This record gives sequence, structure tokens and C-alpha cells, in this order.
Amino acid sequence: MPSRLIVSRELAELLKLIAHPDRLRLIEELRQGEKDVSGIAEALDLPSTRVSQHLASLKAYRLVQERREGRSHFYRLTRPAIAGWIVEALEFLDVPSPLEGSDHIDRVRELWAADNSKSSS
Amino acid sequence: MPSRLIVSRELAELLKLIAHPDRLRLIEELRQGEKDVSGIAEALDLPSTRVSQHLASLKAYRLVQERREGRSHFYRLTRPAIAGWIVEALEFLDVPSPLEGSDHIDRVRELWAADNSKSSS
DNA sequence: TTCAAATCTGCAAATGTTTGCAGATATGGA
DNA sequence: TCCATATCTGCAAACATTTGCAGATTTGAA
Repeated sequence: MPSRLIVSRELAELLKLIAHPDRLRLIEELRQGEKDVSGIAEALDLPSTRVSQHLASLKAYRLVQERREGRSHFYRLTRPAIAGWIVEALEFLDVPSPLEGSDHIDRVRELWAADNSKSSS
Repeated sequence: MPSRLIVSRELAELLKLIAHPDRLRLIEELRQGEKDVSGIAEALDLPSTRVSQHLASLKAYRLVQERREGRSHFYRLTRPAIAGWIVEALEFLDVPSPLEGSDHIDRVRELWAADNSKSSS
């Protein structure tokens, strides 16, 4: 009967998996569709071995799925809605003053918006 | 300009803070309104020193706010909407088979629903 | 074959989190 | 004042995550 215990443990596991700066950016990067390891590595400016490691843990939880084509491994989000759910969390960030300092958040909200029209920063 | 770097770090910090079974239950417990440390400790069946420790970290991020009355310290969610946002994450749990094993999730979804009518498990 | 490109795996050092417990504070009442 | 209740803080052991790097796979091309 301790459904709350079981589910809160599972939920914590999922949240921990997501709670890493690289993996958050990675998930948002895949919102645009599938991409291979080196494409992601370049987009996020990370060594591809690190991207591969992150993808392995996301895949172990089935948050992403793999498709191999030649020597490239393409990854895509299993449930793309998770990317939008993550963006919603921006609302709960502890920003020192809502006037100052929330400009970064606003910029990212646009960059990570559902529609995409490629820009930088 | 690296807004994504900054924000993904802040987001990871928030998610890590939440990504703990006790703290998740604690946040859902406070959805009902403010409660003091021993009330929470009893509801979650945890030593109150542990509840106090969790509350301290949630408070440091201003996720909860404190109100003292006599020797009791009452806590409440700063942005109660976060409790609903957490429940939405149940959708993304990796449940082995959607037929079996999702009954715990359904039960918790009810227990943690926005309206409350006290029950157990 | 042999080679290079793309990715993966394993391991250990560095770092971070959690837990229990002992002792510190703060408050109200006898 | 002295005591009990409620909560907080500090610390060290246990545990978990992150990172870089070396070496293994896998694939396609020469």
C-alpha cells in the first residue's frame, strides 16, 4: 500500500536523471528532432565521449531511443513532451530579483520554445 | 551570452533540490496548506530532525517559507503551483508495462490531486 | 586486410549528497 | 530560575555522481 513511497522514489530517480546541466541542454536540443552524437556534441560544445555517456543513462531509463545508420547513432526523445515540461520549470527558478536577472530566463524560454527558428546564445 | 549555460545550471540546481523521495512527499504534503515540522514528520513517518534538514534546504532556495508561532515552525510552499508541476512528471515515469505496475502511479495521482479528501496509502 | 571515423565502456579520482547523531537554540510554563 | 518541547546546526561516515582518459567496438572505405 505505500504507493507514495514507491512512486516518490521513482519520481526522484527520474528527476535526478534530468537534473544535470548537460542533460537538460541535451534534452532541449533533441526537441528539434533526432540528432547524432557528434551533432549534439558540437551543438552543446561538449566532448562527444561525454555526450555518449549522458545518452547512455538517458537511454537506460528509456527517455531517448537510438537508431543506428552507418557509424552514426541517432537519438530522439521517447516522450518529446518532457522537453516542454522542463521548460515550465523555469517559472520556479529562484531569481534574485524579477526585474534584474530574469532576462537570461526569458531568452532561454524563447530558445527552448516549442517552435524553432535557430538562433544562438 | 551563454544564457543556456547559466539557465541550465540553475534549472539543474532546482531539479536536484526536488529530486529526493522525502522532499517530493514533503512538497506534496504542503500542497494542503501550511504545516509544522512535527506535523510533517508524523505524516511522512520521518524523524523530525530529518524533516527539518530537508526544510532548511528547500527554504534556502525559497521554495518554502517559514512562520513561527510559539515553539512551532510552520512551513508553506512559496509557489504552490510547483506541486502540480511535479505531479505532471508522473506521465514520464518509466513504468515496465503500462498495464501492470501503473496502478501505484494512478493511486498517487489521486492522492496528490489538487483537491484533497484525506485518505491513506 | 588495414585504416580511420564514430561511438561505447570501464575505471579511478574528484566531488557532491544523505544520514544519523550529539549538542545547540528558542520558547513557554511551573 | 529550571525544565520540557520543538526545532535547528554541525559533523563525519556511507554512499552516489561526475569527469577525464585509455582502450574496446563497430562500420565503411581503401
